[in-house]
Amino acid sequence: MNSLYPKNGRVILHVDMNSFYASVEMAFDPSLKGKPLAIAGNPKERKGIIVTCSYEARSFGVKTTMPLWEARKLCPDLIIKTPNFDRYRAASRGMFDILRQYSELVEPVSIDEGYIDITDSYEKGSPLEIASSIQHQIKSQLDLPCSIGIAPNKFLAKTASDMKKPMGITVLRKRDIPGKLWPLPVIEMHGVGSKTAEKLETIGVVTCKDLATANEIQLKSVLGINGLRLKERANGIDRRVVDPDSIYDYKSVGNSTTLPRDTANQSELLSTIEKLCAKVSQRLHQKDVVGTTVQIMIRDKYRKTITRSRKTENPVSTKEDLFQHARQLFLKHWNGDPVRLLGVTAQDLMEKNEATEQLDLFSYESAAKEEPLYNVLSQLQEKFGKDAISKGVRGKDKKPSYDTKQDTSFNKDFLRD
DNA sequence: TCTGGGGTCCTAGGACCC
DNA sequence: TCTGGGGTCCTAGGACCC
Repeated sequence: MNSLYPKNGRVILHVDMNSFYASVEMAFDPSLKGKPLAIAGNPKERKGIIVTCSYEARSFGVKTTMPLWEARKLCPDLIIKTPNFDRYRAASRGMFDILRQYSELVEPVSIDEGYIDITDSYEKGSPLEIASSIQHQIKSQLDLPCSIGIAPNKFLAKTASDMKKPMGITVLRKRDIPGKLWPLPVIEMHGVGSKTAEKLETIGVVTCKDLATANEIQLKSVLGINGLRLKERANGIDRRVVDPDSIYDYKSVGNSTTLPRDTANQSELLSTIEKLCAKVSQRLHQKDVVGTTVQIMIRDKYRKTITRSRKTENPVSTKEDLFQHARQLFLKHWNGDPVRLLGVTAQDLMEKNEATEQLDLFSYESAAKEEPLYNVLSQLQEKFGKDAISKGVRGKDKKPSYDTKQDTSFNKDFLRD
């Protein structure tokens, strides 16, 4: 046993790609390096906000979600590129492939960050050596910078990776908490946004130390159960495990779009909803899942947003089925005002074959209509167990049905071709 | 002509059942 | 004759993150 590894403790890395989209563009076109670069949507379609920007752009005050015109005012020489998601996905796969060379326990969190549990990877080196090796490999093979946090749990690893950017490696042990975590303003904590920070301030909590030592009755009264969890985190406690399968556990699949201009033209709105349903349907098929709840989202010019959803009798996944529900929801709940944004989401997902079994089950039920209820129920329970009737129970050993088979040959040369 | 689009998790009220 | 309590499901909205 290597003494660097605490008994019963874990060693978790959090790898965070630095200004990912901008860095991928720079790897693809090195002449962009060293220049203020921003990735942003098309302002003509009212989508002109900064998605990511390079460190050079940040030094002018350019920030994520800033409207393009404002960014240009701050930095007249800003170079703007529209997002190229295929390129970013390819880079992301390359990055995660490198991570998997160090441990099987890799959990992607988003396109540009993930956790690795390297507790059992000691033959590959010390945690610092592994982190440094990962960082060098991502830089040399993909030409992309990243920051890495090393810690005994996810929260501290995530916090650590944030501390040195770009190309930082930061260790955050339990004993470092009072010195490194507690001085930070509480809003810097992962999980604390502006609303939560405001509420915390009303009970005198401003720094992470305040949170770590806060009165639990007060915490619970302003934030509920979440307050207690945040206090634990501020004390460096986090029991979440690194779960490589979590990305296959889809909870919902949705698409939304901001319209080129606000409109109250019903047929135009319905045709947009139909297109959104087509996108959602395609993605559901790719993932081999179906939904049993359809939700629509309507936003007006004041950005006031409503969502309306409905549980469906049967699982849905085709464009036609999705549209039938989305259309009815829209016609029932739209107040006739001009609309800025529309969205369609499928929720309560389950795997397709599982849904088929449940369909069989429904036909059982109707065939048995004349029989006493207990008879039907006992048939169902015998076949599927008590919980299978109302809920889809996801198999644990599900296999990825996509993505992993795709091209993983991302490297500098691949990017340039 | 200010503020995208993809998600997750949590809360809270009402319906309904026992 | 006037009102308990526990539990689950459904729906809507809010907070947060990248």
